[in-house]
Amino acid sequence: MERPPRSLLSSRAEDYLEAIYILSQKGKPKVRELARRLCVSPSSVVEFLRRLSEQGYVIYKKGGEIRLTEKGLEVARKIYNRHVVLTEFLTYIGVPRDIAEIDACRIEHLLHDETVERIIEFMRRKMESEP
Amino acid sequence: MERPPRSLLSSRAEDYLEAIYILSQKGKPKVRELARRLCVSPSSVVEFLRRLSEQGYVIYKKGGEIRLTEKGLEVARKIYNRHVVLTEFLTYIGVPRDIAEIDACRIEHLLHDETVERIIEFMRRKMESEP
DNA sequence: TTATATATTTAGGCGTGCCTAGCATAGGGT
DNA sequence: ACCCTATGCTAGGCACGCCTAAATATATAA
Repeated sequence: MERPPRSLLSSRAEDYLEAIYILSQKGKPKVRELARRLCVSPSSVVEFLRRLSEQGYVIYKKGGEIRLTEKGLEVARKIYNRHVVLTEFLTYIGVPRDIAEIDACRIEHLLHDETVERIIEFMRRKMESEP
Repeated sequence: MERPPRSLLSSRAEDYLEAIYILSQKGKPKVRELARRLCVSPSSVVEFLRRLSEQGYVIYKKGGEIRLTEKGLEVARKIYNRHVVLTEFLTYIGVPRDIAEIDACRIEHLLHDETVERIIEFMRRKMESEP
């Protein structure tokens, strides 16, 4: 029974960073939007943002702009890429898109880098053999 | 951002049930063995067992035998089967066995039934085309 | 400008899982 | 019987993530 190290970023923290990343593509992320997207109350978002900013993953002063630091951006991009890859993969093997999205969200934080690599390679082989 | 329903069995509860199930194959599960397997202290196991027994998943009286109820057995078997399937699948696509085991453990609780079905089907097709 | 609506923040609290420290109980060995 | 060790249990406490209710800030309308 291996368990993820407690000291690093939690799955939930990665969710928050990813959500900020995605919302940043389309404008300035708001507390309210983050709350909706993450299915939590706005107050939970504020609290989480405070912690993430203490740890240097986001820039956030109350009332101010919400923005990822370089460190936060790195994590967010990694998770987001995993999300995309996993969703593609699951739909490829026949999982309906909506379910694939949900499951990708859930496991994107947990897989070993090695595993994600193998999945990427698997998809690459498929793309080559099926034009 | 879909999240698992809070009212049902947590991932961790499923881990406990699965561990009890596996240890039951080889004898009577002990608190100590469960603790080792789940990487927690014995006191955490005792506490968890109390809750699981209140909820009708295990039979457990302090000092007594630890045993799954029918209800607990059903969950444990389902999770264990998922574990096996996912491990097979991951090794098939090239993930080293030890990593496959770990990742299977982590995601076995989270995937939609539909997704697991698709993975099983995928493996079945492979087995047919590659004797 | 004042009133109202919306967005954000603070305060206080809760459930889950985990821990350590200390107590209890059971078995062996001498 | 006694001591010693292993095992199990109880008590108390902690971190994480979440919530509601109430306070404050900001934007919009009258």
